[in-house]
Amino acid sequence: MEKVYNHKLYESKLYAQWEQSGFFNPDTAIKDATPFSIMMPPPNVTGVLHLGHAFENSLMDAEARYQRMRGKKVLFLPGTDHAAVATQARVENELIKSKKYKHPRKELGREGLLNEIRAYAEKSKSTILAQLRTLGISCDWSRLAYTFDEQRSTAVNAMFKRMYDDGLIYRGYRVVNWSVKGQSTCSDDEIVHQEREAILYTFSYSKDFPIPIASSRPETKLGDTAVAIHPDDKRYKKFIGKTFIVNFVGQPLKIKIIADASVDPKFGTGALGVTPAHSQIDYEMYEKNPEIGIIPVIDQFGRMTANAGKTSEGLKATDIRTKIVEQLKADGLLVKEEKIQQSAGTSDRFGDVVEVIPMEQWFVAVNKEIPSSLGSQRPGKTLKDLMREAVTIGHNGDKTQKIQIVPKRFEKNYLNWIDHLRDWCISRQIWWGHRIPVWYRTNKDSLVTERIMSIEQPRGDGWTQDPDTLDTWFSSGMWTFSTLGWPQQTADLATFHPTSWMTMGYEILFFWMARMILMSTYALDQIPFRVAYIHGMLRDEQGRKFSKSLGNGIDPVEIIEQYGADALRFALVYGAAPGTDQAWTLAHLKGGRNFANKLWNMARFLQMNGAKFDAAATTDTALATVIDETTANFEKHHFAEALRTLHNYTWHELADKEFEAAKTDWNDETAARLAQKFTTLLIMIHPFMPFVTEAIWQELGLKQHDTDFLMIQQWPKR
RNA sequence: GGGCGGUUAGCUCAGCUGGUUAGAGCGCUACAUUGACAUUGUAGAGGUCACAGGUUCGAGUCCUGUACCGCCCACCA
Repeated sequence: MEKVYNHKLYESKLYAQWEQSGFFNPDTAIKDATPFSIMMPPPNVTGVLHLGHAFENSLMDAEARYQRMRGKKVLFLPGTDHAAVATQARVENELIKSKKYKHPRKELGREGLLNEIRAYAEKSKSTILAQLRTLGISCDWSRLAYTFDEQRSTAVNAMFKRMYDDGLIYRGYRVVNWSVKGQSTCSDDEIVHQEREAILYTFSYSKDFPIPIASSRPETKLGDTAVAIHPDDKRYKKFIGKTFIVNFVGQPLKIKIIADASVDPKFGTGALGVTPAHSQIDYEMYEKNPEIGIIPVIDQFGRMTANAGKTSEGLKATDIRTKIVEQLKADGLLVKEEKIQQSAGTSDRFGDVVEVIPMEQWFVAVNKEIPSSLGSQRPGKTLKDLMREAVTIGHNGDKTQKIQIVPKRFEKNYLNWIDHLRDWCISRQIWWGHRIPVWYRTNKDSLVTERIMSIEQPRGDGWTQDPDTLDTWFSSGMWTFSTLGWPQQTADLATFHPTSWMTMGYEILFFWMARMILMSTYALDQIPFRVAYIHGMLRDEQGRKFSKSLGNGIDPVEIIEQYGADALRFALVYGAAPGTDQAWTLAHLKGGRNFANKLWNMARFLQMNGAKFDAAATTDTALATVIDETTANFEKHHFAEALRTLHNYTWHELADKEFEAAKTDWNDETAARLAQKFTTLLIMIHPFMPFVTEAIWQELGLKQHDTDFLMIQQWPKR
């Protein structure tokens, strides 16, 4: 053995051996072993793996390797995510930046742009997969999945059909979040609220209208159809139910006074100009008072529509604001203008301030009763109910079908989010994604449009497919079972679902976890996973997020090159408490590298002194305690604690005390005892630092035959 | 506005259901050795566990409040 452990000599070689051995594949395990499954959260094909991915995968791989050593039939299934809007936005940006195209969609057309995105995605995908191997991730490559491959597309279509047939997917005209820049809808959770300064104008529509209102967007007031006041507001109570015809900067409006408890009498003038077409809350008032009507005045390009009047039509909404304000001033109608801090919803992918616009889109109804197509398990329940039950009383009230969220505090976050959930807009106007399996045909004479849900093009002439694609979370919501062959009732599905353990960052709790629960409980009548382990985010040394714009990114592959995969994994796990952010620090990385080398040299010491490893030495109490603690910590998913225990004991007890003492009192008995202790620890450290431990195992000659890897040794019992 | 988290050694953080001298990594100081490992060893410095009350035989650990950081959600037009 070399004096110093050199990871470069072992890592790729060992990974190839493991992969070839077939032990990553659960089918190689003992037949009647208990199944244990982990679905890798599929990294987006928008780029390459960053430190956060390395972190998440280090945790999963520790769990997978631990369970494998405990004799389970472990499926750790790898995959990638096409990440619809994220990938398209990325590629479009790069195409524009490269100056090859100004408007990629226009210049390339649908197929042309898709080809560009596909090429980008494939390249990114292969990089990601190589990176996972470099990290030493013990996943089953034979079951590799991609959210946009053929099998997953089949599953998506099957799900769409099922929800469509159940009436849970519907086409509706409602207000949606619209990114003018991206020319697409986005769901409520794809909105990022940003604080910004705005001016709040207080004014009256006209001289003869009794109630002044306030708005930071006077141009939308051209679409007002009502004014809402609090039902108990004494100032305005007498007007409730009355309708006024007003002339607002030259545009006639019909305004009804309505009462709504959500209006805050203390804010502004205590009266809210209701714009059903361009505000979510106003739209809800319109739903309660449909007689007020809905008048869209802004179109999908952010320009004023004909409804806004001749003088405004075609102009940018933002441009006519100043005009309107000047007009109000001139007419003596402007009461006040004040600067306020306002949070504006922006598109998380395209970055522009989102417009609320009424449109025909596809939605998933979360508050609608699910027809009992699956039998009578859930009479009267809605998708929202299913999402809630899975973490409270268990799916269908079955305690064995209850998801355990670790740490528990995220339960509250999740439930709070569920309560506020509105119907989920699933159609997107971008091209990269699963196309909506619905076809339309318009009869030329009657102008009646037929619509059918079909995956294949229907027979007959004149059919065109819905141009929209599905929200990316529609397919990732199915990840725990689309990867197992659903809608086919495969053996894998029966064996590995519900999956045992899932990990994700808290930032996608709502995006992803909620959708997985929705899809799985609805379609399979099963929870998607038994445990959801929520990890924190990795931050830079100053506690900032890693981001492209800050340029503080760290390439895991470079770290591995220099320090080794084990050192990186050690560093990432060592500082990780469940659900808590951690700052990335070189200190832990050095600690990891040093520990790998320490293990190496402990082995070397034993080897040089001719220690024999076949003696059945007994486990002393100190080691037994370590085994107990480590096992308990694994069971509680306290990975950092387990690693710390192992590290401390190995270094500061076994090496510093027992190895040192043995130097002056070396005999066969001592040698056997130390050897036995060391190999026991080697097994337990393996899930965290797979390469160096496996390398030592082999260097010590403990690999007795071709397939006798450390990775499949039995977890120690006391 | 609602909710959640953090405040422990110079830095990054552990400390799970309250129990003897509060821990780790890295850093620091002194010394040592090249006989497993300088990616080392030995010894050591360094903490009134944010603050104020309370519960308890006993609190970093539980309760109440305060301050300061941070995060998430939300329809203050």
